[in-house]
Formats: sequence, structure tokens, C-alpha cells
Amino acid sequence: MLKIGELAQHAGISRDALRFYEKHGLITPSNRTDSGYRLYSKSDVLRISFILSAKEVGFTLNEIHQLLELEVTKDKKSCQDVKEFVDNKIQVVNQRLIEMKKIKQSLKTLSNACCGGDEPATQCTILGALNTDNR
Amino acid sequence: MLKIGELAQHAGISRDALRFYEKHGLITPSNRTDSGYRLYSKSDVLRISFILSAKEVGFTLNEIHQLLELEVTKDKKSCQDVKEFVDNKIQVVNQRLIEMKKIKQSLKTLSNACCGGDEPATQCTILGALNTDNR
DNA sequence: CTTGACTCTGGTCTATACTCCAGACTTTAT
DNA sequence: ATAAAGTCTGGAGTATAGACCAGAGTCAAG
Repeated sequence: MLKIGELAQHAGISRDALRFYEKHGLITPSNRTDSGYRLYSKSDVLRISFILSAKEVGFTLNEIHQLLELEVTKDKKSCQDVKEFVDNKIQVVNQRLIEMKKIKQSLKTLSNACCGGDEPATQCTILGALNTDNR
Repeated sequence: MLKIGELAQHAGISRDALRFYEKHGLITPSNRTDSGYRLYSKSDVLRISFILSAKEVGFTLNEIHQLLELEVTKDKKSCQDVKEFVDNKIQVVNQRLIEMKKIKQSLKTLSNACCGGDEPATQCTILGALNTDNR
């Protein structure tokens, strides 16, 4: 069981962020000490790591909440509903993957076109790289 | 040359968003009519499309500004500086790509595990999918 | 030549995702 | 035993990315 500061450090976020997530229903510490200190279990750690991944990927806390909710409402929601929701998210992720690869290619083009020495970066513009890519 | 409403429609964003980007130095319309209407050129369109892609990928407007600035400051910044900055962004993108693929895999696992009929989604939890993936 | 759609500037308002106190209590280290 | 470090709740403040509105001017069609 981890105290909030330990989990925060482990996850690389602030204590306030953890309390914020809790306030918005994304996570509840498995336990509290008698004095009221939050105690986080191993599965809490997993949950936080999912939240952070999903955030990194561009989901809002609200969407992440919905994703996590699927667990809670499992008996009420039909599989079909869940499947539709999730499949929709997959499409969003796919679109982002495409954009991401485009940007990455542009950045790479830019980085490569860029001399690497210390001469003026006359060639170095992203839009230039984009144009180059588009040819 | 497009007026703001036309560009907005074309790009799928609001006029306000365009003016907002302008206020924050991400784009300036190439021209104005005598009466002061903004006129956007082809390269403005390209610029907007870059901005939107970069946003989709998770860059903040501030970061996008910096990326676009590379163009403006090309004579002041040495290539080495630009390269470092860009290479750093590439790493960020790579990290996001990894997270993205992980999430996508989890969502897929979830979607597949999910019956597809209308029985209760007893198996359907993301954390479950994550655990399954991690095995 | 007027009406409706569009645009202008400037300002206020909103949602999201936190951060940063304050004042009080708890735990840990010396 | 006491000081420092950590935690609690509640609330105010901040940054980002716009949305929305008012009042005034502009343009296009009938």
C-alpha cells in the first residue's frame, strides 16, 4: 500500500493531481489509514498508469472516466453498447495514429534536411518539410 | 483567396478559432480587403492544416507556435538548435506512438472479448483487457 | 436600395485540468 | 519530545483553447 506522495512520485504526477482524479471519480484509494491517509493498492497503481496512458494518447479525463466506467456498469450495459463505444474510440485512435505518423515524417525530414552543423538554418522550416513530404 | 468563413468551413473549425490562432501568432492572413476582411492564401490553408494536425497529435498551440517559429527565426537560430528541438519533438511523438499502440491493443482486446450480442458485458473492462495484454 | 448574411474589434464567459494556498492533524527522524 | 515532512479538506487561482456576444460596418441578391 502506497501513500499518496509515494504513488505520486512513482507515477510522476502530483499529489494534487491524484486527489483531482479522485474528486472526478477516476480512482478511489483502496484504503485509508485510521487517520484518514489515502492508501493505494497495486491495482490502484495499474489504474493510474492506464489513466496516464490514455491521457497521453489524447483522451480527456471525461472519456477516460467513461472507459473505466465500463467496468462498473458491466451488468447494465449490453455488450453491444460497450462494443460500439470502444470501436468508436479505436477509430479515433487510428486517426490520431495517421496524423502522428505524418507529423513524425515531417519532423524527420526537417531534422535530416537540417545540416547538423552551425550554419544558418536556411532550409529548416516545418512547412518546407511538409511541402517536401507532399510532393 | 478565402474569407474567414470559407476557410473555417474548409478546415472544419470556427471563425473564432482562426482569429484566436491569429491573436496568438500562429497565423496571419496573407491579405486584407480594403474594408478589413481577412483573406487567406493557399499557403495559409496549408499552415492551418499543419496546425490542426499538430494539435491532433497532442502538441499545444504554444509548441506549434515554436515549431512554426523555426521558419521565422531561421537566420538567428543555428541548425544545431533547430535539430535539437525537432529531435526532441520526434522523441515525444515516438513515445506517444507507443502509448497509442498499447491503448489501441487494449481497446481491440476489449472489443473482441466483448460478445457483440446483447448479453451482459461481464468480461468487458479495460483494466481487464490491460491485464490480459500484459500477460 | 434594402435586407440578410458575413465580417470586424473588443470583451466576457466557459470547460478542462490542474496548481497553490491555509489551517489543522499525523508520522517520522533525530 | 520536538521539529520537519507528509497528509487532510476546502477553496481560490491559473493556463489553455476556444465559444459567445454586442455594436458597427460590408457585401451580394432581389
